[in-house]
Amino acid sequence: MLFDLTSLDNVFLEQFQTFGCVDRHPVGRVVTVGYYALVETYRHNPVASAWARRTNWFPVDDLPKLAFDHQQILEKGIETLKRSVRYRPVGFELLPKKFTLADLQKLYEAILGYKFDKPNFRKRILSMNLLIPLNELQTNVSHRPAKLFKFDESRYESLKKAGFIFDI
Amino acid sequence: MLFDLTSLDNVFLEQFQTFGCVDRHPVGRVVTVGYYALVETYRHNPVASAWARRTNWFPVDDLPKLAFDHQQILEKGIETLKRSVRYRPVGFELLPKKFTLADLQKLYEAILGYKFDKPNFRKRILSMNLLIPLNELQTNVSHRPAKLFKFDESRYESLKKAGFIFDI
DNA sequence: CCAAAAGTGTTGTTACTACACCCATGA
DNA sequence: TCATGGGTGTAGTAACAACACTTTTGG
Repeated sequence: MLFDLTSLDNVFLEQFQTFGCVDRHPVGRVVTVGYYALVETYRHNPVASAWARRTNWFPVDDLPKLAFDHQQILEKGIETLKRSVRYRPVGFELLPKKFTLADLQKLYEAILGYKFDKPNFRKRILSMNLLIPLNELQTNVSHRPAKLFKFDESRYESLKKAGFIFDI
Repeated sequence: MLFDLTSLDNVFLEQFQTFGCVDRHPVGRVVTVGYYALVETYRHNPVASAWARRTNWFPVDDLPKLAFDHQQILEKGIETLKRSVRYRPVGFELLPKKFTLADLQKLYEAILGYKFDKPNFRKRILSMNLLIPLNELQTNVSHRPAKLFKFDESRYESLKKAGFIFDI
């Protein structure tokens, strides 16, 4: 457990694996149930949040040395997230209620570690009809303001019941 | 734990989820780590195997009533298997070393619960170049005998390293 | 010969990639 | 009017589904 999450609510939490190898800890058999959480930094930043001031953040490619098998656990978690994000609309958990398509694209690129072609990414996302366009634009940007969207939760639920599989 | 697997070796075993809800068991908090195993019935049948004589088998759509949340656990396991079988060559674990393409197709249809088009299934599988055709045919069948194949483990490993994702 | 399942080829359609291009805003 | 990123259209190609067809065996 790297962080204490008990003081946060509305956090997306997903179990990925339980680790129970007999020799993974010097004191004997220790069983660890691995979870990852998606925390929106715009909601929980050091300025606004007491919780955030008590946590340490690292980019995944520049971590301090971790104890025991924690590096492996972390890698397994990231691997699971990468799979999840492609086949379930998990990414939206990390965005504000209203977001632009560019926000979404950047998020996917950050998690998966590769770039998407902008026109194709838009078409792909929009063709799923899972985003509701809002009559609202970005403000205070020094370029053409982007349209804001929100995720259509109820449509996703009914599509899923009909056998639809989200796929980016 | 429905079966004792300790007397079996070479069994494909995959963890799918850990269940630890406080109220899932009357005696208090019980944590269960869910695994599913793939057991080849042609190798472990009641006639040949003492282990098989001590186990009970049920079709998944005709199960006796299970205790506590075991029905849910089972469903989660099947769901995980269905996903696994599509994105990793897990299906081969259930086949003999040598098998026909029809065997493979029937296996996928049984696990996933829907039919594939034979010509397209073949093309899909063969285009991955993960099967090694053997110079051997089925015998004693009252129709044209099918060619036998084996799975190319080492090629799969090297493809995987190069970023390839198995997908049926 | 027939039945049954193996195995192949073709065609039409869809989906995807790789671009080039236009649009709206602030400075 | 320029820079910047938002947003659209299209052409070429690859992938796929549907289905007709041929082949090889046992009886």
